[in-house]
Amino acid sequence: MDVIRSLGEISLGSRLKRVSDTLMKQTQELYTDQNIDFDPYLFPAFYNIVKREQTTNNELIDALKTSQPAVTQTIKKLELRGLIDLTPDPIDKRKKTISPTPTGTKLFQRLSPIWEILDRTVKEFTQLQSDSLLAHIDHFEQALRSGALMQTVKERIQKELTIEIKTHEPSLSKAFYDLNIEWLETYFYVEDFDREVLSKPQQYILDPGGHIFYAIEGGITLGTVALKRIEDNLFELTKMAVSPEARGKGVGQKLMQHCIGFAKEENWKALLLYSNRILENAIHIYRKYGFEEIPVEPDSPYERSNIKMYLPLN
Amino acid sequence: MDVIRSLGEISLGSRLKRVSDTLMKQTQELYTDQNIDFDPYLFPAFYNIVKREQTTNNELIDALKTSQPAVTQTIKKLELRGLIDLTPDPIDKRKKTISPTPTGTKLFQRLSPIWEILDRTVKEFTQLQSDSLLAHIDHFEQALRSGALMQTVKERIQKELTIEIKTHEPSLSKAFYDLNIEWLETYFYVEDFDREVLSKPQQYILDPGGHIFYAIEGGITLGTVALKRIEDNLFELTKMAVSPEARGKGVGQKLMQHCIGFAKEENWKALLLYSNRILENAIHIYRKYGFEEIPVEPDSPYERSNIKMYLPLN
DNA sequence: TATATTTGAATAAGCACTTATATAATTAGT
DNA sequence: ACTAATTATATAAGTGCTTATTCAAATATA
Repeated sequence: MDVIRSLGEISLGSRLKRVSDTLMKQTQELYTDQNIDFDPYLFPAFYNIVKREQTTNNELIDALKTSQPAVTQTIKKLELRGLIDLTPDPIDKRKKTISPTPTGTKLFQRLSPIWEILDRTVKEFTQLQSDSLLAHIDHFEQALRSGALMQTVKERIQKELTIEIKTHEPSLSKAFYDLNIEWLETYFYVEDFDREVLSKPQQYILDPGGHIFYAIEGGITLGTVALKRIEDNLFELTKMAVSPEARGKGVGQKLMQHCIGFAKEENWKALLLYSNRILENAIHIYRKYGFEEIPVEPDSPYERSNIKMYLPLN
Repeated sequence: MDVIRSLGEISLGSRLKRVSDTLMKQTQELYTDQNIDFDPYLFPAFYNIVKREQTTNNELIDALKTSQPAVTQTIKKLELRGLIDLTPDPIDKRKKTISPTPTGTKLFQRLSPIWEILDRTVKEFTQLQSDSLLAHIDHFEQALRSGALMQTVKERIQKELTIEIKTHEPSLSKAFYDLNIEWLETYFYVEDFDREVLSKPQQYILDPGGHIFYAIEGGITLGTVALKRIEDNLFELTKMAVSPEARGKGVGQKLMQHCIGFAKEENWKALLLYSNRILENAIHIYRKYGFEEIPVEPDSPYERSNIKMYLPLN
């Protein structure tokens, strides 16, 4: 009998485990890197629970194809992390209903775009023209060990998911108009003068010494804000608008932070803004950043405003 | 942002681990089935140790691409099973030299043909025309879960590795000749009369009332033996030969067992045989099966023999 | 030459699974 | 209707890995 030569397929079990371990570890590192408190091995269970909105232990056992204790242990960990709720079934007291908590749903939303990138990148890196599973595993392990895969993932997260602040340029005028019109239509109404101002930012904001900033993620403009000159070192924060799809991602806060930082660098005395008390969330955020309510002057320039706020700087 | 649809690649880590676990478990069951005391997860280390004949801890860490404690723990288990020897390095007292024990080498030889089949079958079952790793994994997991893979492995082991004993038929005459000539050339010399007898088994063995048996594995004739009629219920065990490639696999013993069983069923009085004292191993086996030395008659028919043995039956 | 650093191996503790078993609550069988 | 069987979940113990740490021997450095 011939001496065995390669036997690559025999050690497939060990190989698969090794690759799995490496992938899990690198994904864990990715989460840590992104300041997200999550474990890759929780993914299948967590994903199923959030997707189904409400599920049972048995459904999970079936979906994950693992043992019952594995599911019990995993959901226990998810519960400890406050990501899911376990409520006893009122009819059958043995059963438990599993559903995501608001925290869980929020984390899911935060993770989703990262998962999408991870998924897409892994798909790309695991594409290989070969009919041998072992060749595929070799190829994938190489991509993992070299760090090429996770580097690409990180680059893409950086590029696609990092909100960066840009200053005005003509090509962004349309976004400035669209975002603000959408905002006005949602919360108030659009008047002709609004259209006039928003369509001519150069004339109404910039030429008088003001500034416009944009929050951009992966080439998409998610929000905008303007700083209108009142005096040489007193500016009004205005025309803040965030696209509906991007709300809840902290875009407004990013713009606010940028404005305050900018104002401090310019050594301005203070910022002020006009708003309306019905916009509770917005006002809450203004307060969070230090704005304090001051009386609205009788000859307020804005009909829609019923609150004026002031942030002294330096 | 679009809701995530499939995300198959994200759970690749969990999938790979699951497939690995299933494969390991099924391989473990295969070993148990074959009455072999071995663990699949020991394979990579064990294979490397036997192949290199002599290794160090560090070489293994490098080859297996696992952590140092994993290697230490694995070799400890291999040592406990008596498959390897750990001898301290005389020069550098920190080091240990790892080498297979005779038991280990023997087990390796026993496992090799099974590994070859396992390897070949896994290779077959994992062949798929697709450029997606996930599709390959799906396909492989299906083969595992359905049990198709291991069933094929078992069938092949049954077919290829089971030594079966066949009685003479004309198509086997060439094997009878070749095996015996090879044996004579190795241990003695070939005379014209040998060629005459061996090329005409029908005339010299069967027609006088004798029998010829063959040990066949996977279509290959590994050994042969003849029972020559002396009296109606006294037969001589002769012309036993095992092919060089098959030595050490117990082929001779299988043939011997068959002859003794056959003789008992035929209600023969006894078996006898002639041999030569230089064939120590052979004589040891004859004794093991109950043959006892008796005086050689002065007119012995065989020039090459200097020992005669006798096995009374029933 | 005495001390610090490096190296090879072992040990400890933890992790995510596994199987086996226990503990309830529910349903079925006579 | 009452016991037996089934079902849902939890717990215990074991397994093969991991990282962190320990220990001892060998080598480098001053």
